[in-house]
Amino acid sequence: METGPEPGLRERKKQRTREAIFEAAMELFDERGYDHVTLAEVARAADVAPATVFTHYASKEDLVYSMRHEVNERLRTAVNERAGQIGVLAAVKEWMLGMHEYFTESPEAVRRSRTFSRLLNDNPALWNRSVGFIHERQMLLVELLAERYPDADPFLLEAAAAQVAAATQTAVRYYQRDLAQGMAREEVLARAAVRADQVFEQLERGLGDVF
Amino acid sequence: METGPEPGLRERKKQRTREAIFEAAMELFDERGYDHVTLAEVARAADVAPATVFTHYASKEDLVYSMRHEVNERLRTAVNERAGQIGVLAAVKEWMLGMHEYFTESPEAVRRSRTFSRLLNDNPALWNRSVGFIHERQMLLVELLAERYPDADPFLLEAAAAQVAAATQTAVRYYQRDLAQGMAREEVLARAAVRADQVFEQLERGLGDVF
DNA sequence: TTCATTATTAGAGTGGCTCTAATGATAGAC
DNA sequence: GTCTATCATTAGAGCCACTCTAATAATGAA
Repeated sequence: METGPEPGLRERKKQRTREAIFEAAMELFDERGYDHVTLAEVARAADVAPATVFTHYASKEDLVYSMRHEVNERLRTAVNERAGQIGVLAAVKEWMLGMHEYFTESPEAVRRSRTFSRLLNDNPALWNRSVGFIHERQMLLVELLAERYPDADPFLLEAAAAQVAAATQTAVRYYQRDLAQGMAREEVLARAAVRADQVFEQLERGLGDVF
Repeated sequence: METGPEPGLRERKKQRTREAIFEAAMELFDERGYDHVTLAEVARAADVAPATVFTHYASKEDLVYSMRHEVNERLRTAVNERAGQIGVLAAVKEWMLGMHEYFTESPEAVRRSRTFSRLLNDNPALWNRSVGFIHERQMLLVELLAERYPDADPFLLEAAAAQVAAATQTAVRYYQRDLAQGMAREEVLARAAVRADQVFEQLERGLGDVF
């Protein structure tokens, strides 16, 4: 996104360390499962001290979910870029489909995404942690909605954000399940598009018609 | 609810132990804050071995959130009892208001609920854990909706459940904030009723009109 | 070269949680 | 009342995520 003034050697080394830890962790998690890998092992594989892991990642889970920061930033950008053109809901939908593409845009990306998805699908406890992170996205949505609709009732705005976050998360989970099962990229994206249409129509029109 | 055939002495003692642990924990948490109480201290205060705590509660958090099992059971009952009379959404709304009353039905209940609410409001990390438990309620809602609407698309049904769970959780959070601040019971319930109307209308009619 | 900054490190410690093998109280059969 | 099976509870050892503190060493700026 933003290309600051050439990061120095120190910063580049730091980034390399961070990535080395991430790569080592994902490989080990993929091989033996999240629960059967200790942080000490990750550190050893990445050739750093155990304490160093915590200077880059707040926790073991954070290692798995580290990409969520970028994902959320992209949500913010997607909504702001389209301000004045389309509604927030439509922008969120675009962002979601864009992320699905992004996660499969190269063979390398596909590999990583499959690993990530398989990790979550194999480990319910780990998946449950992801629910906790929905809250971060929900708060971001509150912020984005509040900017666009400053006169809305704060409670209803927060409730709306919660619904959008929950619904998109459900769609993402189905997407990840398809991905984890090894479905072809085109198929995965096609299904995701259909579900996106369905779930955003549900969000816009409400549950009253059906339930 | 269900009064089985007189629990024996052993079962009664077990219950007493369980409650002693809970009471001790809540008192210590209230006094010094969740983070500044160790499980060993809880065990000591309850006069049991540390390991015993884990035979009754799966984790330290579970100690705080233990009532959710009963809350969820009441949701199931509320929906099933009104089957054929009102829709699932309306039943969920009734349940929510009923729970608000239940949590303030006696001075003792009010005291406990305030402690609980204050605990969550004072500790963001602890509050965030509650988000993880939404998922349990969501799965229960999926089950309840699926019974009532067996022909619905599973994905849309799950998305709907996610929205309902998220929206009610938001309402509950506002309720707890009021409670934690020491607002009078009548006022708390009145506000909760207004918000319940608002949020369920939003769920039924969708976000399209406003956002 | 000199000095401040800071990423990394070792090492010691805290505390949640698990596991195993006892212990002791209760329940039911006789 | 006695015997036996069940099971809640226990001590104790141990694992591991995570924290803190005080060094170390590499980088960046003067």
